[in-house]
Amino acid sequence: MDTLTVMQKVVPELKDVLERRYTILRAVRTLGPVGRRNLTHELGLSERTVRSDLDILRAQGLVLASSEGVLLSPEGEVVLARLDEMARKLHDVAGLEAALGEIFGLQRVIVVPGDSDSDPSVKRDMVQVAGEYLRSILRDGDILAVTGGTTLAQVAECFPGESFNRRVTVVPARGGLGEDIRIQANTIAVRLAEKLGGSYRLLHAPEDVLPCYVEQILREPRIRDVIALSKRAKVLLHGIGTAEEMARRRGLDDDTTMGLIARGAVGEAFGYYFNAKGEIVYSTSSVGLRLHDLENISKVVAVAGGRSKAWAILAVLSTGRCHVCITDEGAARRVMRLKESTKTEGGVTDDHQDWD
Amino acid sequence: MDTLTVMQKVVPELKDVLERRYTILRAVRTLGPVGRRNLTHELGLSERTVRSDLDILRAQGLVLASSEGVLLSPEGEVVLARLDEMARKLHDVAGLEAALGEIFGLQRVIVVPGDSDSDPSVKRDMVQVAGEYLRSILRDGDILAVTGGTTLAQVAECFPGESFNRRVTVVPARGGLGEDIRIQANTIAVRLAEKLGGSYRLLHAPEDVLPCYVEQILREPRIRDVIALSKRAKVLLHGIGTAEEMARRRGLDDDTTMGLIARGAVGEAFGYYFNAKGEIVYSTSSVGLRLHDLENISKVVAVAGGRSKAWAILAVLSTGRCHVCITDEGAARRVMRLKESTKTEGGVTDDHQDWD
DNA sequence: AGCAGTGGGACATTTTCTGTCCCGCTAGGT
DNA sequence: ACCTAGCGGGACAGAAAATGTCCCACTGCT
Repeated sequence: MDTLTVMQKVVPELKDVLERRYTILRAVRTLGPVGRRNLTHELGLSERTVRSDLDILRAQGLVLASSEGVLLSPEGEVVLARLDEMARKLHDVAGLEAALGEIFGLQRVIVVPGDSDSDPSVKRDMVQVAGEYLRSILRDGDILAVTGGTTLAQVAECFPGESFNRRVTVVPARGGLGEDIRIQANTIAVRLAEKLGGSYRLLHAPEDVLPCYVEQILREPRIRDVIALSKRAKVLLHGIGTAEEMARRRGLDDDTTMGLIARGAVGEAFGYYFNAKGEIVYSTSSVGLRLHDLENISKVVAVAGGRSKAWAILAVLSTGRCHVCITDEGAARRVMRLKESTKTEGGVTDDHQDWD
Repeated sequence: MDTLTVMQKVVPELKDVLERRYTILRAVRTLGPVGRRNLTHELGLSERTVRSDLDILRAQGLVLASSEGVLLSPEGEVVLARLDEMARKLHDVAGLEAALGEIFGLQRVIVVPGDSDSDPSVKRDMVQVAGEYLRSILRDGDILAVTGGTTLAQVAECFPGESFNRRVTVVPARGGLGEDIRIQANTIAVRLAEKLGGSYRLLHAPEDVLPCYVEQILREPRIRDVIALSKRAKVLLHGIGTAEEMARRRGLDDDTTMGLIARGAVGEAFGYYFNAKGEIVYSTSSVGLRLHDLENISKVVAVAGGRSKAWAILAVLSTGRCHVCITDEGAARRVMRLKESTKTEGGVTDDHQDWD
């Protein structure tokens, strides 16, 4: 019986407090020097609670308070790292990582404890470890291709560390999509390039262009160049979306959407819709990286979390095109269960409800 | 950094609660099925506190409540055993045991975490492990000799387990001493024999008889027999007293007491007063086991705890007559410090105050 | 039958926690 | 040089939890 288990048995009240402070510490780590109210708003806790906890953490020397906000002390970082370890052990994410890697033939899997769907702070963790992973693999002169999406946007936003300063070129792998500027591949490329201290290129083209115009657009030199660049990328960082959500975001009409669903589309990545087996069900006549271009990219990194995305992740990983997957525990566990089920009976009944 | 240390950093409030519940659990273990008020009185905590904690522990399935009181559940025993381990690790008592064993050439040392002086529950723990140790070494037909004292009385009182049922003979090693019937060697022998399921003999003689009568008393067949029996004991279980306390308990007059102190007497065991080097300073002209009789006893077991007894324990262990020592952390640590000091400078200045 | 000791209920009181202000300060932008 | 958004910290009333102290019905034992 584990030390932590024993504690929880003897002092069950501990759990709440420990988890709350762990969340606060993680938020402080990610959000750098941050104010009390900002944290409050970010974590959805009450101001007073956050304050009391911060007072205690400060008294314990884990966080430092300055005029620009609180931030982790060196000791706090050590303690937090140990808490991370403990959480990983408690949830056995290492086992999950190994299992997922085995099933989908991945080079590397990183699973963050928790579930982005029920706890927003988990998503911050996930995108931050994605950032750290990027830091660890990018070298001078590398080209990094990125797609759009809320997750990718957050990766760019929360990219950790100050001066990376490797001469990396960031290029969008896809054209523009939807109205929200914050989650465009272009915007993300810019933000990431800033954080990385590298340069970027923009893809001045919409993603969903009518087929007859595609060829014409591809003749544009500035567009052609950027696409050519993205095909030579060393790393592709892409998100994964559920088929429904992406269809909605692309503004597909109801008929097309129904058709997608009917053909079993559950996941989307870089313009392609896949069914649970990883087969292409539909692809946008799109401007940008094509699926077969991935063969020349040495690291295709998927980032997505939240148990609601499990089907989508299952679909995309099943393509066998990804090398690395960064996700969270909630998604990973459900992906595992789905994989088990589809293996034996080819389908799962009613797995769309949200368990706890 | 240890899991427990991390916890204490992040949730410092934990310590109080954890220690309190640990104490309660230990008390429940020792005092068997015990009522709430009884516990309250025993632990010096308020009734409501004990009650709230018990409610939680019961909800956690660690204790069971019946009409005769609360007692540990099987799971509770497991958890408590792990807590014991944790406490031992936290206080590094294993290191203390090894060090003490090395210094005084002991076969076996058992140190219980805590300090009997500041926490009465520690003494209960100590006497209980003493009981367990006894259980583990006594065999059919063995003779067990015991001395008097509050600690020994408690060993008898808290002797763990139901039916031991080994045919052990318990004999008092010393005659009567003082007025308090509960701490007489005779009484203790009876209680222990009951708990062990063995038989006992009584020594109907006072300990502090005038020298001229000693010989006469020793001619009494029933006394002579019992003493002869104690000399053939396999195990001698004895307490250790401070010189002052024992002098007072024996009702020695002020002159004698001052003389004892002047000659450096700090510790007492089975009627002998020792200085810090373990040399005999004074011995009562007593009826019972003599020091040289110990040579024929294969296990001489000393039981004493509380930092206030450190000098006394140091003295008695320094005689080299003991094989086993069962004590608590508070005493053990101070004994170590005293030993260090006396080794280098031959004395320690003002070590009688009680540090925390 | 009496009794000592048990757990559980109840309640007023105290202490702690919590939500919500305001305030003075500092840094960064204008 | 000023302005302002955001910072930590102080303050305080109301809510909630912990605490001390009863009483009560029950049970096992003498």
